[in-house]
Amino acid sequence: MQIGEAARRAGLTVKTVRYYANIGMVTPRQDPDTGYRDYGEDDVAKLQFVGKARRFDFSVEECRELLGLYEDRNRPSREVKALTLKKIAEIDTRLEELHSLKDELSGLASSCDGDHRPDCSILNALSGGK
Amino acid sequence: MQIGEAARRAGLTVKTVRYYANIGMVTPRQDPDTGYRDYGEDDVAKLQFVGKARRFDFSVEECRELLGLYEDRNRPSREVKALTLKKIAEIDTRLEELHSLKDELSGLASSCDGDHRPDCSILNALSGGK
DNA sequence: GTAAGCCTTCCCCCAAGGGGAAGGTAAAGG
DNA sequence: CCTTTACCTTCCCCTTGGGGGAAGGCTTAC
Repeated sequence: MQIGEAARRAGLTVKTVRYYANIGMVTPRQDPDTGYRDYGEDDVAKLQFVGKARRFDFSVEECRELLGLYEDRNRPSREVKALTLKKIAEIDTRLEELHSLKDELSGLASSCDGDHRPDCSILNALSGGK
Repeated sequence: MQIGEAARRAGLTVKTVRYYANIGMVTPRQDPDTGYRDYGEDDVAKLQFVGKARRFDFSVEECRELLGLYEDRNRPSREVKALTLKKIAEIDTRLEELHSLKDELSGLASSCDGDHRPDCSILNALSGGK
């Protein structure tokens, strides 16, 4: 099938699918006549797989790795689990950062009157030392 | 003072400070003899301000806006507070996304044996429909 | 004399594609 | 047969926020 339908069926944009072909992640056959990319069912499955992994915040490189494991019918599930746990740890780190960021900003916001007057404790804090 | 010392005192890299000069955010005087950028105390204060706002996850454009408000001794604190609340809302959105992402990934990880065998519920889930 | 330590501009690089131009191809309609 | 429409192709620039490094210029110190 052509790239448009493959993209539609994978829930991705044509640009994205073409990008994945360019970086060698999901490489369809090429029609020698038209030069058009020709996607098979297996390609669509891979595109869906990658799309889903991307939505889980795996980077493109991690997706490539997962795809390799996915295609290797003999890999130990240990490797996949390790990748997943690493991703969870990353998310935890980012969650903590965002939480403390939010706490600080909330503190600033609540100390600011937010009226027509120019005095603003938020700006004071931002311009304060450290 | 020269850019190196200004950067040191603001806790930024020289590259970053030069970048802020290029995009017109913190624009020092220029020594006509040497062509060197010449930073004053006020510039360093602005650099510190921006550095701090960046650490609070404000984008460069938002920093520019905050800096404008910071320099306008007559602006209503309302505007600054609005920007801060908007940023808090963005952080909340991202927190929710990351939380649900983590929940899903945790579910997958706990259902995967993570041993030497090839069967892996994580990959099964990623390759599953939708 | 030259090495060290500043500074300058200039250009390419990252992630993960998006936007759009210029041009080829296939099928349907008049 | 011609044209419109809807595909497809490659190519190049744009995004965020700078990082890395080249090539060149200056003082100052040894």
